[in-house]
Order: sequence, then structure tokens, then C-alpha cells
Amino acid sequence: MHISTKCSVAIHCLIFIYEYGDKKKVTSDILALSAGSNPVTIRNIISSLRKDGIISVKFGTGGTTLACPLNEITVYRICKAIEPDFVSKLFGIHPLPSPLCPVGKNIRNVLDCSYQKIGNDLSDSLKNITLEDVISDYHYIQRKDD
Amino acid sequence: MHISTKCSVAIHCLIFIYEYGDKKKVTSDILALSAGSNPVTIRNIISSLRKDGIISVKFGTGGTTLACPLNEITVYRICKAIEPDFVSKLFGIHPLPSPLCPVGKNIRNVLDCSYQKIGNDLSDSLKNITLEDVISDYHYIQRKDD
DNA sequence: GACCCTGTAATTTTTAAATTTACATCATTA
DNA sequence: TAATGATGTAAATTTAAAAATTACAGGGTC
Repeated sequence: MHISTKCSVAIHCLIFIYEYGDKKKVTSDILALSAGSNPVTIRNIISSLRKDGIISVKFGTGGTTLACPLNEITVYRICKAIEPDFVSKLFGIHPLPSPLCPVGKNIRNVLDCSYQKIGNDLSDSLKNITLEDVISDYHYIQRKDD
Repeated sequence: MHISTKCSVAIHCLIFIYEYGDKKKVTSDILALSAGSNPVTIRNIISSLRKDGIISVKFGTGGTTLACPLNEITVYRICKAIEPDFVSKLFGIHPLPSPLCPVGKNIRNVLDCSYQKIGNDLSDSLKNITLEDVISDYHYIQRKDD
């Protein structure tokens, strides 16, 4: 199981909102066009980000803006907002090991030991990248692109 | 997208082979029973591990044993053997961002910057856990279980 | 040569992810 | 104050990925 494309779409939306949120009314339709997705998927993602306080959405009239300094929005926070237990879902565990086998009976606990360490390391790594970094990459790449 | 259950099944098999590989003939049928999977899935995993030199399999007559010291078998190596580009598949990227939008046009490269850092950190974390550690956890948990 | 195993391709089934449809709710404005 | 154009969500459908099954061609050993 992997972290789905939702994280990528979320980052896409956040860059877009940072770049255009103040000047134009950024709706789920516009974001869906830009990301090549569909408005409902976008609204679900946006909704999760809003509940976490990352962005604010004008209900009724529409439009989205950032609600938080760039350096407080880490990739970890984005993933967590979208899929609260994404860390524990990083590795899948086969669901029906034999309880009659010593290995089968204990495998889940054994794997949990290692997977928890890995999950902690991954979390640290994700906390280390902020939207500020991502947007700096974006500006650099965009300049090269011209 | 997440790393599939194959890694967990592989570790399950490796513990089983370590524990019983010398005394008994460990076949794909036995491993499938223990893991609650099926023999073909097991054979595919076992086959990948064999090609990487982690285990050796007696063709024809059957039976599997470790071909490597425990501390040389890292979780990274196991994952890599099973799914060579698992690191780059950690995050999915939405496939059709709009090339007409500045964000859409550059999003893939922007995400690649961050995802590469994260992939490197994850790789380091996985390299840090060996089968020796896992089996030590297994013995500890098994003792508690009695 | 019979038996039991592995290796692998091809198909089917299952499961998860993403999209679409539908509609209730809310703010603006004409 | 009713029309408009947004969001928020639930439910159903579609699509794509993962896993299991079926099938069979090898290879050792008794």
C-alpha cells in the first residue's frame, strides 16, 4: 500500500492557492482543471486541509486562501490531514497468518516493531520538508523553464 | 500507493526459513499455510529473494535455506529484491496535470525534488534494520508469549 | 517412471482508488 | 427575495491495482 496521489494533488493545490489565492477566486473547478482531476476529489482534499487549519475556504461564495505561514505547513502535516493513519498504512501486513504456527502467531507484533521505527523515521523526514521549501523549488524550476 | 504486503510476507518467510530451514524441508506449500497466502504468491516472492542471493532454493527436490548472514539482510534489500523501484513508487503523482497551467506544467519536477529526499531518508531507515534485528524481536516476543 | 517440488505465464477474482452523480447548504447580488 | 454559483458529503459507478487461482513445463530423487 502506498501513500496515494492525494498528497501530490494536495501539494499541487497548495502551490496554486499560494500563487493565485489572493488575486483570483480559486474554486474546486479551477483546481480540478489544473490538477487534471475532478472537483469532488479536490473538494474532499481541500476539506481535509481546511479542517486542519492549513487553508480557509469561503463557503457559499467560494475561494480558497492559505490560513497558515508557509513554514508551518510540512509535508507530514499535509499527509496527516488527508489520511490520519497513513504512517501505519505504509506497509501492508498479510491478514491471515496461521495462528497454529509460531511464526504466524507472532508475525504481526514482530513486524509492528520494525514498522514503527520506520514510521517514525519517515515522519521525521516528512516533517523536515515545508511548503516553503516546495514553493522555493517551484520558483526555481519555473525560472529554468522560461 | 504503499509498499504492498509482499514485504511482510517476505519477512515472514525469512523468519520461518531461519527457524526451520535446516531441520525441515521448507516448501512453498508450507510457507503458504503459515502465511495464510497461496503457494504461487510465495514462490514469486521466494524467487525474487533467491535472485538477490538472500536465500537458496533446491530446485526439483524443494526446500529453502538462507544464503547470507542475518546482518547482511536489511529490510531495504528485501524490499528492493521484491520491487526494485519501490522507493520511487512511495508517493503517487496525479498523471494528467494541465500543461497550460504554470503549476501543472512543473508539478512533477517540483514533487520529484521533495520525494527524492524522502525516498533517500526512507532508504536509510530501511537499511538500518536487519533480519538479525527482526529475529531478535521475534525471539523476544515469542518468549513473552509462553 | 512416479512423485513431489520449483518457475512462470495467463486468467480470474478481489480489493482499493478515483470518478461521477446527486443534492442539501450557504453567501452574494440583481 | 429569488437566482446564481459556490462548498460539503453521501452513494453509486467506474477504473486500476493487487492477489489468488489455474495450468503446465521444467528438475531431482526414490
